[in-house]
Amino acid sequence: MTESLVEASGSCRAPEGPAVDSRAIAARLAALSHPARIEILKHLSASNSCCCREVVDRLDLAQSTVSQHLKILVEAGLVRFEPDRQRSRYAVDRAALADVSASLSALVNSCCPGR
Amino acid sequence: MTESLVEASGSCRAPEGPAVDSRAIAARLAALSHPARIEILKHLSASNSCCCREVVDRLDLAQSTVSQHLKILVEAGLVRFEPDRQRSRYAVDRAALADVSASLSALVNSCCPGR
DNA sequence: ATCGTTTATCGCCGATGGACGATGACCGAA
DNA sequence: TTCGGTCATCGTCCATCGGCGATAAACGAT
Repeated sequence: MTESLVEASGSCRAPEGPAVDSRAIAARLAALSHPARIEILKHLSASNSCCCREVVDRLDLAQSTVSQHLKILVEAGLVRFEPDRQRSRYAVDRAALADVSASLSALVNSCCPGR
Repeated sequence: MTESLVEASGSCRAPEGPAVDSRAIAARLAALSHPARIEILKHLSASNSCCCREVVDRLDLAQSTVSQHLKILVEAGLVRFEPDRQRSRYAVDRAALADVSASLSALVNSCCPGR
């Protein structure tokens, strides 16, 4: 859980071998496979504030729960974290998000080789 | 778990409202968020046989475990099932898979509105 | 009818996930 | 300093996941 995402990014292998790296993809999709975290991503991307409290207000989950979800998103590399005074600023890492989407697209395409 | 996927498919809402339907996306991504299931998808798409046994041979997991994963993929709508004699034919539903990918892309795009 | 193969399902169990409240740290304001 | 607000972490609880072996059903072949 500590070194999950630092490997597969630009590995353009031939369709042989480990190809898409199932574990890396699965790990990042797991971070996205919870409704609350999807909601959090949407709120983060729609707002500029992005502190934990604001997300708590909109989501009616306990503060500790939201903090936990944010931590998961940060550890997955999808959200960046920056301490700001007593706040915590969270911001969507759009590049990382795009990368996950691209990875999934690559997987789907590898499942539809000829056509 | 029985009625998870029959709702969100072509809902092209405006960027207001429930937009992307977090629950539906999360549910389908959850089906993809396991290395074994990614592997299974790749094997299914690369082969024509697609019976449970064949997957078991390549994956060194118990037959019951593979059957369970296949069930999850079928229930998520990503794999189609067709009983054939005493076999079970499994095939990737490429359209559904593409749809998931598109949904994720839509989510990512909704996180990058202006640029 | 009997055997072998394939498959789905059923417990069972350990591990993980997700939720919460409580707590303590940190910081700004009064 | 003291108070109020924000946040991360800890511990607990319960549900679900993921793995397995065992079993039974279905079917082809002998």
